[in-house]
Amino acid sequence: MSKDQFKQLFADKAAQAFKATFPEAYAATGEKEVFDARFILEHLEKPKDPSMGRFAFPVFRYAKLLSAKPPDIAAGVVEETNRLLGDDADCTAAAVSGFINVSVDPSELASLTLGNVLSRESHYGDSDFGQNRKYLIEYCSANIAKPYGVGHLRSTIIGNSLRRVYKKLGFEVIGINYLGDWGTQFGKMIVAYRMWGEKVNLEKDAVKQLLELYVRFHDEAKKDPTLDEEARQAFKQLEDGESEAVQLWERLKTISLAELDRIHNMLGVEFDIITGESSVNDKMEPLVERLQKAGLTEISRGALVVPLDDPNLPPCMLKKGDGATLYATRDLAGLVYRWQTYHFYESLYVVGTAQSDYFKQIFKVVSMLEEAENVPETDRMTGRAKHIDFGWVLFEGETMAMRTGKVIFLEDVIDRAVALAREKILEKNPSLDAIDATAHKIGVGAVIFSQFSVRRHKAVNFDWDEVLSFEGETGPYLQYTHARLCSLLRHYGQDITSKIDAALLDNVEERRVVELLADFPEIIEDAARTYDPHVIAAYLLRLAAALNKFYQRKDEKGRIDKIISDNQALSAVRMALVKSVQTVLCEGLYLLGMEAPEEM
RNA sequence: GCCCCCGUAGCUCAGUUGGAUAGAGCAUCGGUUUCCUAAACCGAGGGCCGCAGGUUCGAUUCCUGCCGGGGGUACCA
Repeated sequence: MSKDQFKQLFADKAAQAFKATFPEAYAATGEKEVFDARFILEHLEKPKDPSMGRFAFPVFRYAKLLSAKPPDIAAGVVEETNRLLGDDADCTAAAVSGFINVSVDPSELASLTLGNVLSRESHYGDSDFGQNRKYLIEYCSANIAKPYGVGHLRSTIIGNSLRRVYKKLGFEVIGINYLGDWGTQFGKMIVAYRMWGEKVNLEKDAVKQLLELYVRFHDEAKKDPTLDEEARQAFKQLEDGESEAVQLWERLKTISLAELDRIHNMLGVEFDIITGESSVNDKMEPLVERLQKAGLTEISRGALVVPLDDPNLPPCMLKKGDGATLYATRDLAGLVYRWQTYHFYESLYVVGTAQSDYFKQIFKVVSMLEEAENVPETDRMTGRAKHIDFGWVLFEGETMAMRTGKVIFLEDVIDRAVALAREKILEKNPSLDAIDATAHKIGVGAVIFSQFSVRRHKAVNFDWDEVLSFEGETGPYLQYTHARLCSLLRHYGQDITSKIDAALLDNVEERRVVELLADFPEIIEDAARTYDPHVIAAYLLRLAAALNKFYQRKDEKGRIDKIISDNQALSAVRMALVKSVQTVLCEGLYLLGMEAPEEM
């Protein structure tokens, strides 16, 4: 997938060099593929220290095959590779113990990279890999009639970012908010509303009041278990279409949708489709019949289930003893429907790790169904639907649960972050024009970025101090760096051109920034491959740190080496670098779902 | 009991499909601003990479076991 021309060039030459340097061993070996350019290209790695080279290839694995010591192999291959590359090549190899380190001519890399970024602008890093392929991404998936807790933030933020990442790689992406608007929980809400709902004022803070009803229901149900039974009956009434229950449901749904919309506008989160579990109501029965016809179902303890041929998974339940459907029934119906409708390349479910067994069940049922029906290989969706799981958000070491009312509302988090950002602006830059709008971008940015500071799988402890921190490895740090560059560009006032003398970028700070800029396209592919925007977040921190280092570098006399100086040619090339970093920071922040203010 | 995730500096975490001296931020201490935005930069201290085996030329990374934390384990979602 990598299009790095230097890597490709080196891999080709090194492959030839191996064969030329060790002809007998190559002829004798049964493992010819490890001498192919393709193999070498795939096994290139990044040296620990950038000063050792742009990329490296370890040759230890050849020691046994060639009956030679790694340093000798490296030295021999390096000599031949450099000969093949020729004197005026832009990259040169060097043998360091068992490694072949390859350096790329810095000014060549600089003029190529800056030329690329300046000409493609926000499209730098775009790819056509995804052409004619579709991605479905389901995220947020909040439950109707419950407030937006920080627990849903992770799914929403990760999904929103992945949507942008896959679009950048050329896929057609459909972001779906598949709301929890069906199920026994609605039975609970209906019962609670019938009993205590007359006091609820739905005009104001409706969702928080609904939460109180929900919590109260759970409290009372502990004392009086018949309430749970009543809730199940109420849900059955809803599924049977009884008008009183349906009306109540519609009302709760309208309130909740407006609330969700409001929060997502605050966050800048986008969806292509907003739907819900209730939308698959008419698709469940055909699916159940299909599974029955395939001979996969059985009645167990009064319920309709699909036994799975995996000893570690319980059967997948399709219908409860009372005939009502479950989450799995709806998800399966939805998945099959989506496959038929979109023939997606992949379909991602951005849902917490707590449901990983559940998704294994769902995907298992699908593969068993396709197997039983002998679906042609090319028409199978098995392996294309994936659970993108993430660690749970804990608060003070405990899980947050709506049921117990132990919840932090997302809106409160955003409000506090924005207020703090506003304070900070008043303190640092009170003459700023759009203080409120900027404070919003920064506060929201801090909240969003906090979700990317940790790898997906790790459970995160919600920490007010951490989310409200604007220093160090934070969203506002990236935004600040971006704003600083914008300020420089305004100050410079001249056109940025790629007609520059890249050789003037001759100090390590500048070269490091160039190298990082050149890495951006690969970083996006990494994020896509691992389904984790954290990769981009970590990269942007490296880029911003390198930039700030360059920005504040000192000359031999200990004075700040200014970017804009009397030296016109030097200023021009440095400003081309500045413009390139600003472009990549802006685009990177966009991919994370954040805004990049020009002043702050 | 069984299954999944996690265990790295005082704290929060990085560490690319195994690779060259294990890195950041926060916190602590000490520096940098006649100001191209100090929300920044520089420096210092701080590590049996949970424990024990195994595979390998090489293991923080892969495998097995154990310990510790979290989650899941059919009529919730």
